[in-house]
Amino acid sequence: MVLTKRSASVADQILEALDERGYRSTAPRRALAVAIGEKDGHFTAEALRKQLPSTLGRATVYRTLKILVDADVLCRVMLEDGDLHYQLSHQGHHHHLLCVHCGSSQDLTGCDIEDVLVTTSARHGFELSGHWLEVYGRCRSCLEDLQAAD
Amino acid sequence: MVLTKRSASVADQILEALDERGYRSTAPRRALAVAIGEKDGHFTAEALRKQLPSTLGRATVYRTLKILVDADVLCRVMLEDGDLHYQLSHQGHHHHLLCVHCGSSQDLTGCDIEDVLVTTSARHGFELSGHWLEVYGRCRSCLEDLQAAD
DNA sequence: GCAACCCTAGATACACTGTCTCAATTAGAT
DNA sequence: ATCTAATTGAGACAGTGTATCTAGGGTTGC
Repeated sequence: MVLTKRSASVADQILEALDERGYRSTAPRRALAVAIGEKDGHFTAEALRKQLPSTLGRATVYRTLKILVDADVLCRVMLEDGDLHYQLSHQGHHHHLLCVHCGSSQDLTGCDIEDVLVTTSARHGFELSGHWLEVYGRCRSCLEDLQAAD
Repeated sequence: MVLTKRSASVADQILEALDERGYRSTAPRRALAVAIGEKDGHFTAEALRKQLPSTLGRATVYRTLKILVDADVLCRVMLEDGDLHYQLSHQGHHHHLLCVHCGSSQDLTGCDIEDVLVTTSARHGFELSGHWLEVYGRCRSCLEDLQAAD
């Protein structure tokens, strides 16, 4: 799913995506949708859970996250230390530029890595079907802070 | 570490790498080294453990694996289903071509992904410091089997 | 060879992330 | 309003890995 509509809140868009897939609108799911909408950037399942009333079961959080990942509403982000986070997905297939300093993440677009991979894989007699890529480094604003400090 | 010496067994090379790093040669580590040498391709920590006498503690296996990954003797491989495996590392930095059919893995060499990433990241004002890439698809032999079946 | 030191092993508890089961509840259709 | 199937929350369970702690074993210096 691509979240593009400006009129609706993130929460509404999440619920709409669930509805489109035939999932029911329930109180726990509405609460989850709102909580995710309030999140800025990536988050862990537990962080999300702590933000919600404790009456909302752990299984429900994980179940819903899984559904949302399958529905391409959320995507998984693997941090450099191996921590798995979630964040809103803005495109079908994309990669993340993860700042190792401030932890922010931006989508890597306009990249022709796929082509390079197909070509290189073919040289190994390998037919590519998918890949997972995470890129680590420093974002523009952290670089500027670094230079300002000099 | 790069395992290049032809004269020594894999087990010996692992032990040598440990020695170089100041780790002692102990019976459990020797057993681990031999077991890893017998492994063909990637394996999980638990699979390795099952291959060893049960007197060898679980903590020892995980501790030693961690040391070996830090020493670049082993590298981690992320399978498409999220399973984390280990395998001998033949280069400092490389990626894996993982066959989704037979599960085999080969190293992706002679690839200029790094350059593409640096360039593309720079367009986002991002200074790259590292990345993680796993490639999934079908290996040559599985492709041939597929064609032969037609 | 021996002693002293401290690295290492194994046992065990713990932690984290996620899944499974199951009875009770609830949304949505009729 | 009623019915049925989806959903929930609790809790057990699972997989993978780490922390702690005491006993044992390698090394070093003598």
